[in-house]
Amino acid sequence: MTNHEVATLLRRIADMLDIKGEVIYKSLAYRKAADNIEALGLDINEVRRQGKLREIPGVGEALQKKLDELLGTGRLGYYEELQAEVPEGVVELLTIPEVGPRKARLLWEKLGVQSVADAEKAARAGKLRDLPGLGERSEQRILEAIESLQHRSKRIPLGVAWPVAQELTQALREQLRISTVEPVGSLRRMRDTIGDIDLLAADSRPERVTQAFVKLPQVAEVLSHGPTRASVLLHNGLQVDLRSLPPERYGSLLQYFTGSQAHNVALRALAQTRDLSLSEYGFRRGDQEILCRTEDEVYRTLGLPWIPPELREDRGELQAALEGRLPRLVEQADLRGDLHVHTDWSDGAATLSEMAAAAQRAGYTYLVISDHTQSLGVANGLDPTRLRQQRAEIEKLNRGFSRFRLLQGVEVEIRADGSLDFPDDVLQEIEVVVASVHMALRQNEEAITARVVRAMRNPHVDVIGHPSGRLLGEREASRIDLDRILREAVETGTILEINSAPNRLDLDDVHVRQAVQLGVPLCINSDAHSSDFLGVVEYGVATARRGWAEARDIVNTWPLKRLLDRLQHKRLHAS
DNA sequence: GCCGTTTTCGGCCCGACTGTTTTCAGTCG
Repeated sequence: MTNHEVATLLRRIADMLDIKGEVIYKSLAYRKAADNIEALGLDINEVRRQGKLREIPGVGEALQKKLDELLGTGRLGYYEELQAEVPEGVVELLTIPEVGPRKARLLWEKLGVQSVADAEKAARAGKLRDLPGLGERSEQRILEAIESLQHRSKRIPLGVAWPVAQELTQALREQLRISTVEPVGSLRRMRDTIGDIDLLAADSRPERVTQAFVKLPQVAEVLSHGPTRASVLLHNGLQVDLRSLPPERYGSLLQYFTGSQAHNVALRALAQTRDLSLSEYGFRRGDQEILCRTEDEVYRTLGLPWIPPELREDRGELQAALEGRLPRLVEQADLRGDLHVHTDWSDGAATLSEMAAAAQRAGYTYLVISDHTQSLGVANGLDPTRLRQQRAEIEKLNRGFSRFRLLQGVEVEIRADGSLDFPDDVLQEIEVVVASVHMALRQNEEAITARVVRAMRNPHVDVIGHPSGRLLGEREASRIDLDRILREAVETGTILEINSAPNRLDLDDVHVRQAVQLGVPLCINSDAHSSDFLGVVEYGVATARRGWAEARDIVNTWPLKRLLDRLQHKRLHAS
């Protein structure tokens, strides 16, 4: 079982315990363990083999035993007992907004509801309004929630949510002439996917902002609207929540609503050890209130340096802050070049010189052109003859540049049998070789991992492009064993890519963190197919930052000479 | 069920909003 599968099962147990009405701290413990297992960055099976399950935060004696049974036999007696008590369909009711464990249990016990479909039927028949604690309005809201469930997409890619949030905050800023309105939540933490868009505003008259917000032209439906909170559905189907409050507490609010929840819980626990109570409104010590206008003040009050939002996942950032060893995270301005872009020589839209111009506008000192190779027919991949023609063209352009250089690279296909699309004698003529998998992505774990490992062992292969092959919201990652790929990267000195394309973000943050810890060299590339996207690396930079990467971990922040020396080293060392 | 520079037992984050209540329970984040 994968970490994700184990985490999903633990969360399901937590749901069942909630429905049964167990003390909530029990389910809280299961969820916490699930979060930590998912964010572990290590294969849980491997952790078990080493007898280190107890070292996972949130795993105590009881959970260790259960994990042992689950991973050893593939089954868990405790879970099966729960299943006999709480029908699967009742757990499914929790996916309906408005329905939590109490209502799920009520519907099940009083009306025999055992699925979302049952719930919908009961609501339509007007049977919900007579239940204790419910009325006509609740019945209507539950019905609407079920309907919205049916056409609401799950999580939105960061690259979709970010521009929408920018557009809304910009509109409010202009309309109300206020400066403090900004995205918070997972969006500010730059997670690769976002649940809902959360915005926060500061104004001496908070209701002014919520009123303007619900009247924005992008709003299709107002879900709730109070003086300090409002929630809407946009025409494009996205849900946006806004909170507006007076400026004197903005720092506490910003900190609170940025989350993550796990980070905030840990922060509150820390506050308690300092005799302080922390809420979104500020600190309290007895009757005394301490207000924070800025986020910096919040952290300072606890004796901590300001922690970048990307790190706030309760993955050790508080400990690091306490010990003064927070990383100096990489920034977009650190990048000196891009190792992976396409031109009209394969499936890109722009010419070589247009891409070179865009790179100079982005402030880069070099650009590696890495077009597709011949096997990728749909992308008009290069054969050795056209590759050499392109090289002549690049050399010609380079004679016109003074403080900028184009390099010839290639994105060579790793074929289904694990061989590369060009023989070694062709590859050795190329300055930067990126090797990627685009075909036969459904192979089993062993096959697809072996393919990439074989590529990495080729001395001419410098970079592995988008290692997992995932497309956010469209396609799951391939079954590739990334733990093995990371180890192999250390062995062979191969660079792994953080692909910044908004629908990829591949490697993801968890594996970036692991790579950084292992000392695997990384690069942040746009994979741009047109000049407009060449400078769009903010999501890739964010992913690197979420993985605790510093500039030194990212090879395209290095001077070009140092980078080329490094590539040369692998080629000589291996041969 | 976890965890410990206040504890191996007794805590475990806190408040807005909504609806059905006339003081609160449930959900959500």
